[in-house]
Amino acid sequence: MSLLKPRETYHHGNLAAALIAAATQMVRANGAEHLSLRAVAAELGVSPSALYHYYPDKDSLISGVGEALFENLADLQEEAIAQYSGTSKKAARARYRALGRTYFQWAQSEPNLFRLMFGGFCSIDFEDALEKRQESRAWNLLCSCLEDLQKHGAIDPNIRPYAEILSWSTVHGATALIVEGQLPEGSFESVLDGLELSLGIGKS
Amino acid sequence: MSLLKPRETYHHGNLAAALIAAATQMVRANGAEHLSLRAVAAELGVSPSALYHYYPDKDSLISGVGEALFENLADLQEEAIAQYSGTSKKAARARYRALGRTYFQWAQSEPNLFRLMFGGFCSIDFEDALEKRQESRAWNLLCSCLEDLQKHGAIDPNIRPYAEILSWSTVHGATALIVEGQLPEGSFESVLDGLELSLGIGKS
DNA sequence: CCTATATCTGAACGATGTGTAGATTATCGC
DNA sequence: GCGATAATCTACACATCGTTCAGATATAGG
Repeated sequence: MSLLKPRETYHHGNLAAALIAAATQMVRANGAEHLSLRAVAAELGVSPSALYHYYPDKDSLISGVGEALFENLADLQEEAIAQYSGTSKKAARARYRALGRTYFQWAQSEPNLFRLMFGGFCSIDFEDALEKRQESRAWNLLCSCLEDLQKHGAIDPNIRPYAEILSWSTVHGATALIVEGQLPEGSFESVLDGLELSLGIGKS
Repeated sequence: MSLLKPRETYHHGNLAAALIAAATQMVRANGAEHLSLRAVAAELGVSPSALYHYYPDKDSLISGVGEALFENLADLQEEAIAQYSGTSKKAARARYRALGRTYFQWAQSEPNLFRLMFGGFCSIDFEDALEKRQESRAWNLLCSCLEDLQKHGAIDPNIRPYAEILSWSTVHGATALIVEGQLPEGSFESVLDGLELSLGIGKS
C-alpha cells in the first residue's frame, strides 16, 4: 500500500531541485528538527529511496536547502540596496541600513529557515570560503557598502578597520536573539541606531 | 534482553537530576540533534519509560538541560568578573572584557551545548523574563558592569543608552558566527577591541 | 504488618533514516 | 527503428526512535 501521489511519468525529471524546494517548504512550516525524508518523498509522489540518488543522506539534503537559502538572502539584500542607488552620502547610509534591516526582516518572517541556516543543521564548509577571502555574496555587499561610506568620510577612521566584523556580528547577534525571543522584537531598530552611532556613521 | 546497567536499588533515587546530567553529557559529545532518549536511559541503567515520570517528552528534557546551562554560564561569568574586583576604571574595564570573553570561550569550548541553548532546541519562555525587566542573571551582570564604567565616565554618553543591547548583540553574534565557522576563530578579540572602541570605553 | 503510593519495567505501536535487489524507463550506437 | 546500456525509481527489510500503557516492584504511613 503505497501512499504516493500519482505521477505522469516514471522519471520525475527534476528531482534534485524538487527535493530541495519541497524540503524548504516543509522546514519553513515545521522547523528543520521535524523534517521527515519520507514526508518530502511522499509530497513529491516519490518513494523514499529515490532521494538517495541525489543526496547521500538527510544531512546533505538539509545542507542543500541551507546553501539555497544563503543565495536567497543575498538576492534579497541586493534588491534592497538597489532601491537606494546613488552616489550621495545619504544614499550610502540608506544602503547600509537596508542591508541590516533586510537581514533582520528575512529572519523575522522566516524563523525556521533562519534557524536552519545558523543553527548548526547544515554543514556547509565555510572554511574554504573564508580562505578565499570571504567570497560570500552577503559579505561582499557589506564590504562595498562600507567602502562607499568611507569615501564620503562618513565612518570614524579609528573604527573603520572593525566596521565589517562589528556590523556583521551586531546585526546577526541582534537578529538571532530576537528570533529566539531573548530580546524584544522592537529592539532591532534601536540596535541599528546604536550601531550607526557607535561607528560614527553619518555624523554631520 | 535488556541492556540496562545493573543497579543496586530498584528506585534510582535522583532520576530527574541524573537524567539532565546524563543528557547534558551526551549532547556535549554528539550534539542535541542526535540525542536519544533510549541512550540516556540506558546510560543510567533505567528503562526508557522511566523518563516520562519526570519529563512529559523529549523536548522538555532538552529544555531542562538548556535551563541548567544558562545557569552554568552565568556562574562562569560571575567567577570571571570576581577576578577583577575593585573600584578603579581599569578594573571596571577588565570586568567588561571578561564578561564577553567568558561568553565566547564557553561557547568555543562547548559548541554543542552552546547550540542547544541558542539553536531553538529548548523552548524556554523568555517572554516572562523579558517582561520582568530581564531578570536573567547574565543580563544583570552586563548592566551593572556598564553602570560601573559609566560612573568612571568611561562610556561615550551618546552611546550609553544603546550599550547593553549593542554589547549583548555583538558578543553573541560574533560568538555564534565563529562557532558556526562563518568567521575565523581569531576574530573575537578584534571584535572586543572594536566594540570597546566604538562604545568609547576606556578612552583616555 | 498491611495498605496505598511512588517508582520503574516490558512489551508494543507507528514512524523514521537508510540500505539492497530488482523493476521500469530513457538514451544512444547501429 | 531496434536493442543494449545506463539512469532512475520502487518494494521490501532492518534497526532505531519517541511514546503509551498495563502491570510489576519497592517505599512510606497508619
